[in-house]
Amino acid sequence: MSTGVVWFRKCLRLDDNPALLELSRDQSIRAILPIYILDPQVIGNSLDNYGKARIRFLIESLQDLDARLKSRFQSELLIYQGDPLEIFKELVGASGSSIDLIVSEYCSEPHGRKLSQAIEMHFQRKSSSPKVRFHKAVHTLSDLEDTVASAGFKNPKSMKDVRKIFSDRFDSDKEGFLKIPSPVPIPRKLQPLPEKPFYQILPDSSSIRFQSPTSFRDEISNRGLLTTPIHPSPFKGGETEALARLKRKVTGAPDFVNSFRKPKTFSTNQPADPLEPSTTGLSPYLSTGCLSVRRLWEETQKHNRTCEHTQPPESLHGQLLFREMFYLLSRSVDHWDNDVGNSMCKQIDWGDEEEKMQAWEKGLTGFPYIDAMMRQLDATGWMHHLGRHAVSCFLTRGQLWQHWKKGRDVFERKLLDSDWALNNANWLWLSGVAPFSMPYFRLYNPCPDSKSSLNVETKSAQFIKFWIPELENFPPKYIYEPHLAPDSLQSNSKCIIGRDYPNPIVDRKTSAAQNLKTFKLGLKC
DNA sequence: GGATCCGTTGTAGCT
DNA sequence: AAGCTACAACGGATC
Repeated sequence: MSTGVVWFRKCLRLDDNPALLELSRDQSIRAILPIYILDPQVIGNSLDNYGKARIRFLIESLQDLDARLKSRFQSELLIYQGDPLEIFKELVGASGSSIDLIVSEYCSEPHGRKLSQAIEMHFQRKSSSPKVRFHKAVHTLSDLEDTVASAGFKNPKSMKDVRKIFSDRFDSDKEGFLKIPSPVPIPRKLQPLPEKPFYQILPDSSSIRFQSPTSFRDEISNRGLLTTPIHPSPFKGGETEALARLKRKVTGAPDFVNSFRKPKTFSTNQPADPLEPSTTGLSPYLSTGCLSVRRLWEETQKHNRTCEHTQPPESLHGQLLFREMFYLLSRSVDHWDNDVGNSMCKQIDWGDEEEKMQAWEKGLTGFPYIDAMMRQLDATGWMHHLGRHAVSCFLTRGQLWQHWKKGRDVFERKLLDSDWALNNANWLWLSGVAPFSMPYFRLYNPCPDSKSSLNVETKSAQFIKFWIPELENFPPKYIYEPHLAPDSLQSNSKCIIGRDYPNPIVDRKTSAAQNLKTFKLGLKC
């Protein structure tokens, strides 16, 4: 009996999944193994590359995919832990050569590309081996390999450059619409699992394991990694939730989409619920592949076609074009995640102070604005984009002078929408070491609004108090710089600065001036 | 080849 | 209270 394997890598979904669709339509394939692999090289040896919120999101996503496979197709998701190549070798062996085809998606990360290549190479050798097919990029708007290889491609550094790269792909009749491959539908039916459960292999080597999503979840839970979050997360993992959010925030919200301007969604426009993002909140679903970026592009485009709308870079499409730009760079620039060997990264002699890193990560810098957002990140795995700008500027060239890679690692571990290409790009940008248009003297003020904050409860004061309950009774006037409040006010507010909440870790004005000077000097060397 | 322009989203201070 | 202006002053692209 002819069996096919569909390996879900960066697409934890049924919608717009060309590999899955192709397999389902292949008449010669009688049984299908839908698998997901937990690769220690990605997740760490005991999932330690993932923060708790991120682990929870992943588990929910896997359980949802499993549930969808069960309810629609009487199939299910099989989870393996270990090196993917070893797992495929074992699977093919155990199947008695009944596996004819392995399909999956292209991955642009160095590790993913190396893996794809190793698997292709391995199964090329024997004629009895299964065919291996990696579908073209479905995680981006364009095919990265094609775009990077196209004539005249140059590393894009601005939105203008991106437009140039795609200049031949814009709709001629309607200016400004990038033509992208249409998303493909969910398969109507799917071949069942093979009758013989050979896939439940447990080879002698303990480095490979098979599990169902439920037993995986139970194991993580038993290890204490699946605790109930302090605050209910607005994000539940999985395609079901992704499609519901897409409908709520995009498809069913034409005005929101057509008037979307990223800078306007920050601080001034916070929703009443401090846990619900003011943007679409779809990024975690894009990074795990619960949602297709092309589906999002298309839904946005439908609204844009009907009436006046905002334009890139501020519009929703603009945000997706930036994503594309960063993905392209991550593919075309070697050592994208490093300063050494990265042609786009300037070398700066960053400091190395563990206490500063700790204070930043734990939300104990004494800057409530920064601390609130870092605590939000830890508790929920999410932070507004401009908040990310503020805290990363603060950690690097702004105030603390720590290496961008250390901040990058914290984000990578904790963010639900962690994405290797984008996370590195944002840190390169915000720390000022990449040649993006970022005048180096432009700093984000960690105490915005300090002068104009009136004696009323502002939205951002509410936000800070939500995440820093120590400051609950502080008047908004001192909310950004509580150490400036008179002693009597501090004791009245039941929060003595230096005892109940830290004093500022640095003097923001002197450190900013000093860092600006050092940065300028560093650039000259 | 020198001048000029511009860059996803700054800040402070004024009205 | 949103919107203006002055400020800071890089570096790559463009003409």
